[in-house]
Amino acid sequence: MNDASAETNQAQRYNPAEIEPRWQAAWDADESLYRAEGHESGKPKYYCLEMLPYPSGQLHMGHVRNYAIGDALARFMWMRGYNVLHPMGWDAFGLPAENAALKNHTPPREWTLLNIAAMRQQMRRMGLSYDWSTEVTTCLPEYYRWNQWIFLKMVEKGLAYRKKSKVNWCDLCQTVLANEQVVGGCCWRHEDNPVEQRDLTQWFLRITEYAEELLQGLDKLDGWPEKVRTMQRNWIGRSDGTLVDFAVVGHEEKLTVFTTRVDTIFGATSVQLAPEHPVAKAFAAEDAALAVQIEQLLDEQKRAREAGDVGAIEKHGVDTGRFAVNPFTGQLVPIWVANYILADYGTGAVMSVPAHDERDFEFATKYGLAVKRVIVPAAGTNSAEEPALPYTAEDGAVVIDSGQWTGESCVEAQAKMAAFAKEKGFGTPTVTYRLKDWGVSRQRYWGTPIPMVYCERGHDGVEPGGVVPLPESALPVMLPAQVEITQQGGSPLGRVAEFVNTTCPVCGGPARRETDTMDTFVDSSWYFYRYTDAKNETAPFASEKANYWFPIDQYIGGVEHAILHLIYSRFWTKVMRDIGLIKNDEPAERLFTQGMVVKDGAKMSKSKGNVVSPNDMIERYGADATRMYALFAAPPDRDLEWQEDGVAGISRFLSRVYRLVTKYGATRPAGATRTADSASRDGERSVVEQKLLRTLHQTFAKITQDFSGRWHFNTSISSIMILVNEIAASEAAMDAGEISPAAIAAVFDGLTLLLAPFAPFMAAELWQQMGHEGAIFRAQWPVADEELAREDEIEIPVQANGKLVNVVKVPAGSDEAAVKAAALADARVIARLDGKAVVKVIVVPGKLVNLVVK
RNA sequence: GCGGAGGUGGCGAAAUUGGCAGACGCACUAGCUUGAGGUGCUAGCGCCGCAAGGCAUAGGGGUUCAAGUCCCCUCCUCCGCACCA
Repeated sequence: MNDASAETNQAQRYNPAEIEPRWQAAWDADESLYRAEGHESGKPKYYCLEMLPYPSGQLHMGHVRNYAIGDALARFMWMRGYNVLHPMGWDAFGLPAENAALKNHTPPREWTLLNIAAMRQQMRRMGLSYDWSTEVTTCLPEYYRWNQWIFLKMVEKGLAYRKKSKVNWCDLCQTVLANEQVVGGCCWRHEDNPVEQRDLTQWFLRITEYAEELLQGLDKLDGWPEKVRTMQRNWIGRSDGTLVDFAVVGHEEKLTVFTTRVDTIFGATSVQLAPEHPVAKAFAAEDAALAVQIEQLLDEQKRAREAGDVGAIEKHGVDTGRFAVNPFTGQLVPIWVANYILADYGTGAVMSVPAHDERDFEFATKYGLAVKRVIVPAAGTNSAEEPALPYTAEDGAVVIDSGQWTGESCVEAQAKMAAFAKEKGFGTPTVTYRLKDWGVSRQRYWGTPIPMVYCERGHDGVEPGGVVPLPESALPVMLPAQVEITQQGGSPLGRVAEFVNTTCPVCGGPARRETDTMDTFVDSSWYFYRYTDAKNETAPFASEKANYWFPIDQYIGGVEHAILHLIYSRFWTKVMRDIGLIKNDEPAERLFTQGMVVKDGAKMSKSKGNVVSPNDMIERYGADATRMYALFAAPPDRDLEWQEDGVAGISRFLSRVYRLVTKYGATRPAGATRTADSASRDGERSVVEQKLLRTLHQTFAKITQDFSGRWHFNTSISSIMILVNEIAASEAAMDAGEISPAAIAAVFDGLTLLLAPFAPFMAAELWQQMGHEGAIFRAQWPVADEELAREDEIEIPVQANGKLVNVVKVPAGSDEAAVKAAALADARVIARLDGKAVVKVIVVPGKLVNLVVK
């Protein structure tokens, strides 16, 4: 084919607009190219996953970056001999489809499927190595029926239930939101729109059942960023404390407060209730004036909540005129209602200890309530006897004026007093969590129908209007195609009579379907399991397949899902494990959160007008240059400032590579094997050849290390640039025959292999042009030859008192004495020392020499 | 307030363990080439200075033969959480 004559010295111009579509067509036609094998492959498995996108119809730069990282990794792992699963899918339910329907009168399904087709095409244009045979689209019944199936399992296990409660309502979305979807009091999709609190009956998933396991599991997820783990810990919000019952004078019901500082209870000078606390309501019922005041407090709290600013609320309270009995002291303390006490945390009632809590102190000062000191620094600490109030220390503090516990350390007193309360029957140690159950009902059309009906007549065990789960055989509950999408409130499905009216699966009588749909975060909680068996029609997936692939080896996506998707999918994994579907406790072994792509210092957004379109970039510079820039411009975990000039720079670099490889790449020794290590060691090597091979093998080592360690692809690419610069500088030597054909072949094969994860189109093209058979992505990743990579002479900086004086060359491996001698003998060093005495010589072999001079 | 990540040239950034600060790239300057639509090549490019040399990693202290890197204090930016009792 390519003998080393005709094609040699015919450099070509790089034209990605011609090369890339040609290869794209070839890859599209070869379905086996990126297909994952089964466990029978015998290779080690590697599950490389990027977060699936919402099919908006347009890839943005954040996607490009995310997928460029995942694609480089997947290709690298393939070349290292792994059986790689690298799938892609669509998080295809959600509100934008309904908004589009309103605007253009396109049915959500059509709109979504068209967008998916467009984005799939864009991904192919980018040259991403997805196994499309495992594609998952969450809005299709083949997928969402398994949402319904799992939901029914959860109903069976008591993990899905209905309750009436305060829920977050976004009037722009016209639906309820989960707590996780409320950001700073506003809707996560409408960041300026405060959510309201509404009392509604909704479906909830009992994520709190797993609160402790979700929390504990974080300690073991050491392949996850600390930031994400911290955010999840905060979100779960475990708090260890004590419940203490206070009797209420003239009232039958007891008042239970939650406190983390039961050791300060002798200092409690009042009890504070949330405006919505049942006892507060009971008092209000007996006292109209009080009722008005409490109503006002509630109002203030609501307004602060909706403004997302509960922290800044001005503390107000009202004295109910009633008293409670502190069970530890037997003393009466007044009961107040206050606007800063939240009904949904702890018990909605707190004991107020002004001396040792900042909020209580502020409140007591304002209303002239008693302040009683009950803790002081432990003896032996340096602090003054009586530090200023409020004094909130816990460690190193002791209890005073607290009966039998006086003198105990706060920590010990806490345990003993909680145990005492329990023994006496007026309290108990307890653990509360900030995490609340996950509200999954959405009053929207474009989502998974909840597979439940309400039996109108009722039957044995079910009241009229009661809930009845559908049997598995009734799945999927299909989303009706013809639905009028309007902006008025209420579930659109409620207006589709054919959908709503059905029969009760138990008694056969008339029944109404649930018309809410599921939160789309349900869809994304388990999609990655479906990839392992995407076409299964009888189960969500075969356990055997999931158990082979899971856990995900590397999950890559944006940090914005740290407490949404990433906590839901951990929960879902645990539920599926408990149902017996899978064996793993956690979905992903390692998680990587890439930084944002910004332009002019701000996140790209339409409103700021700083959006750079991937299509534009690909059209101008090609997919290889666009992807490579996304990896080169910054380390992947940091924000990336998009600079088009930088893409042009990468494009120039690729042109240089293309010119060099097409000019010299076909230079091959007759009959030699065309592999990366084809550089034979026969005969003498010229100095330039040695140097070139040294850089080549150092680059192999460097990039291999980057992939297995820090993922600093920016420096990986810069080291390829250094290699290319050196190849370019050796052009004259190659032309003059000073470098053997074997070495030239090794250099260009090696360079092309190194480029394969970053610039796949170019790598494939050059690989073929050099006469190799088969896909480069199945070729073996080059291994550094230590012998060739070794330097034989190294430069040693010589310092005087830590300042650089000169650099001397010594043979690699020189011992301390030799390095010292070379440094002291150097003419420039002698001149710079100018006769001053060298007091001490510090030699770090292989690193430097420092002369301590007086 | 609590927690996390950061602060290095005109810009994006390098500098795994303390050991030549600024690799690689962008922009810029000069020259050559090409030629008129984003070309290629050579050289220069932290700051001050003609130079020798000096000064530089947010600021200030410290440890060390040696500090961007370790310790203490202060300032700034971004992100997350926030009367959570």
